[in-house]
Amino acid sequence: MELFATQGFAATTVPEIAARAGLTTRTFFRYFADKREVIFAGDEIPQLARDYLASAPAGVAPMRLIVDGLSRVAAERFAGRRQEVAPVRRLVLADEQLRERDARKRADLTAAVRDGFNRRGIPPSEAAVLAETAVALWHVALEQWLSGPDDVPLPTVIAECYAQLRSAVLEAGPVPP
Amino acid sequence: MELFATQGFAATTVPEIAARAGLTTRTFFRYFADKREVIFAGDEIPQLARDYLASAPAGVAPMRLIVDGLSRVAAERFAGRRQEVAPVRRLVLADEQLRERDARKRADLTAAVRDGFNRRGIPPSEAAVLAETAVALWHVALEQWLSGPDDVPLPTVIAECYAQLRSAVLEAGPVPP
DNA sequence: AGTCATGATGACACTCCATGTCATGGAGTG
DNA sequence: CACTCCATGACATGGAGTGTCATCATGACT
Repeated sequence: MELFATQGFAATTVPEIAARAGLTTRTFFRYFADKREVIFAGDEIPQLARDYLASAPAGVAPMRLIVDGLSRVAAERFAGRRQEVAPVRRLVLADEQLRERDARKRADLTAAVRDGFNRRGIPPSEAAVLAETAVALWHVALEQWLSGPDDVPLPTVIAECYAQLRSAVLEAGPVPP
Repeated sequence: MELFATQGFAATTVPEIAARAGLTTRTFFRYFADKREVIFAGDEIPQLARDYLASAPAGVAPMRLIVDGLSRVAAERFAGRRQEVAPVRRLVLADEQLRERDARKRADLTAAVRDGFNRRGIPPSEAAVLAETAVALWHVALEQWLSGPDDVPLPTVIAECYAQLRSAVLEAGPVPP
C-alpha cells in the first residue's frame, strides 16, 4: 500500500513489492494469483451472502431479504470503517486493471447471491434478476456512501437506493402487453 | 476465432494470431490494446445507449425508457443473430480473462447509461440506480436468451425479466421506516 | 517525372508478469 | 539422530505489451 500510494499501482512492479516484504518474486506469486489480487485477496462477502441466504427463514419476500441482508453486511463489516475503506477504493478506481478486477469480483458476488437464491428454491431466471438487483444496490450504495459525508450510515444509503428503485418501478407500471 | 475454437483463448498466443492474419505481433498491438480486446473491440452498445437517452422525448418515466430502450437495441442489433452471438458468448464464458474483460465492458455500459440519465436531468444517485438496473436487466435477459430455445425473441425475454423485477419489488413493499 | 509529407507496417530490443522445476533449509516427529 | 514435510529461494523460460527506428506505399504538389 505504501508503494501504491507513492507510485501508483501500475508503476509498482512485483519485484518491488516482494523486496519490500522481504520475499522473492516467486514467493509473491505463491500467495497471490496475480498482481491485482494483492488488493482483493480475502474478500469474504460472497461467502457471507451465501450464509445469509442459507440461514434466513423461509417465506420471506426475496427483495426484503436483499435489503435486510445488505444492511446486515453493511452494519457488520463496514460500520465505522469508512475512513479505512475509502483510500483503497480510490486506489482501485484510479487504475484500469484494478477496476477490471473489481468488476470481476462483483460478478463473483452476483454468482454467489444467485446461487443462494437458487438454493432457496427460487427458479433460475428469477434468481438471476434478484442477484443482479442485490449487487447493483450494493455497489451504488457503497459508492455513494464512500463519496458522501462521514455521518451517514451505510444501511441508510442502502434504504435510499432501494426506495429509488421502487419508485422508479412503481412510476413505470407494468410492462406493456 | 478459428484458433480460439481449436485451442482455446488462453492457449493461443498473439504471435499465432498475428501470423495467421499475415501481420507481425507489433502490428496486432497497434489495432488491439491487448489480447482480450480482439474479442470485444468495436462494441457500439454504449454509444447506442447514449444516443437513445439523448433523443428520447422528455417526461417519460425512466424505467419505461429502460425497457423500451433495451427492446429497441435488442430488435435492432440482435434480432435473428442468436446463432451467431452464442458461440462468441460461449468462448467468453469459457475463459477467466475474457469473463473479466466482459465484466469491465459491462461497467463501461453502465457508465454510459448513467451518463445518459444524468444528461436528462436525473440526479446522480437516481441515475446510478437506474443505470445499474438497466444493465442488470440487459445481461440477465441476454444470458437467458442465448441459453434458451431459438424461437423466443429477445424483447420478450427482456419484458419477462422486468416483470420479475417488478413483482419482486411489489411483493416486498416499501422499506421499513 | 520528380519531390516530399504522411501513415502503416516491419524489425528489434526490452521490461514485466507469470509459471515450471529443482535445490535448500528449518520445523516438527519418531 | 535421521526423516518427512513444507515454505522459500534460485533459476530458467515464455508470453504480453511497449518504445523506437527503418522501410515502404500512397498521394499531393510542383
